[in-house]
Amino acid sequence: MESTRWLSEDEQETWLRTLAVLTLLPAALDTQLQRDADLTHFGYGVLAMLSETPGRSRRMSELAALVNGSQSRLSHLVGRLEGRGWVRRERAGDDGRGSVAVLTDAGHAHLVASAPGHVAQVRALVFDALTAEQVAQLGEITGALLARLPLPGGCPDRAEPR
Amino acid sequence: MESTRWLSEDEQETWLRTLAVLTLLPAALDTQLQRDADLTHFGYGVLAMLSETPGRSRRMSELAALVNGSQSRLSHLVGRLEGRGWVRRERAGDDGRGSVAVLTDAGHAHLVASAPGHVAQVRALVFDALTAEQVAQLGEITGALLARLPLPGGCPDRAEPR
DNA sequence: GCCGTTTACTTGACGTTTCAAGTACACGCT
DNA sequence: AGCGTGTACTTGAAACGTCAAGTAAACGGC
Repeated sequence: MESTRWLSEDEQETWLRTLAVLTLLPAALDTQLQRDADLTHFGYGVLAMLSETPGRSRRMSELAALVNGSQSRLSHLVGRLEGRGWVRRERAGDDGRGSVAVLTDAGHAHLVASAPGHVAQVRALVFDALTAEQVAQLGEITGALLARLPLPGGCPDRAEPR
Repeated sequence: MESTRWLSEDEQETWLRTLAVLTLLPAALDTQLQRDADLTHFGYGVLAMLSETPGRSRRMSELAALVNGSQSRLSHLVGRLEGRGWVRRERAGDDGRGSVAVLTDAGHAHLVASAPGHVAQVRALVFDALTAEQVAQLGEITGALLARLPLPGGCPDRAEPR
């Protein structure tokens, strides 16, 4: 075993703040959406992804990847959304194993109704807080981070070497 | 009501990536800690905060603020940590209402044992993925975001104007 | 065409977090 | 001192997520 490279004082400071953002930003998004739209930030993402597709429908696995959630999590969530009449499940035509989630008219209406409030919140908490330059930097940084982040489901190839 | 300012295409792109990081980075931290230390990233933070205090103890409310969690969340967690013998609760001497969480020797030992792996993960996923310049930018950006983020518990003064 | 394997998704049990009450102490006014 | 209000924390129930197992259809070799 080799000796640990600890974080420098500056790094620790940066990391602490990053952690705080990682905690508080999703919480703030959830709070607004829960209050105004009876939705989780994750649930909103699912509806939004569906609405942007021709046919307003997606294979479950595709959808899970788009919103960075596990298949199981999505399955449970879609079950709940189905219960509220916002999404409907159909068996996939081309592949009988799979399901397709379809955004219903009611679901679309609900999304349309809640979108302005959510976008306003994202603007207020993120884009209004940063300069144009910082937004560009954030784009670069998140891109670099994503390149290293293991995708859920774990790709068989290029698995992390222990 | 006023018309919504939607996100530009670039903003949307940046936001999507940010959301992905917000989802995947905590998940990756949890995965490593769960596997190697039987701890949540949140639980690790609590132990770490305690270890950095003289007396290795903190008032519950203080601790909750430090790790950006609700009092209830912390109370449940400390209950579990107590069950494993890593933390002990004492009644506060100066104010009989409150509790003080104290890191036990076993808790400290466990933290020391799991720290290297966790730090290595943070390095691998964050600091090694970014240039020194980007790390500095990340510090600025998270600082700017934190300034706008509502702290949990919601401060009575300066509440968010609707 | 059959059979073992893989893929796509669902399900149920369990752990964690949140939300809303509940409890117990402290503070300030009279 | 006594009482109302606020504060610090705990608790229990419900919502949500994860993990492991289960089901069903597709694929691929023979």
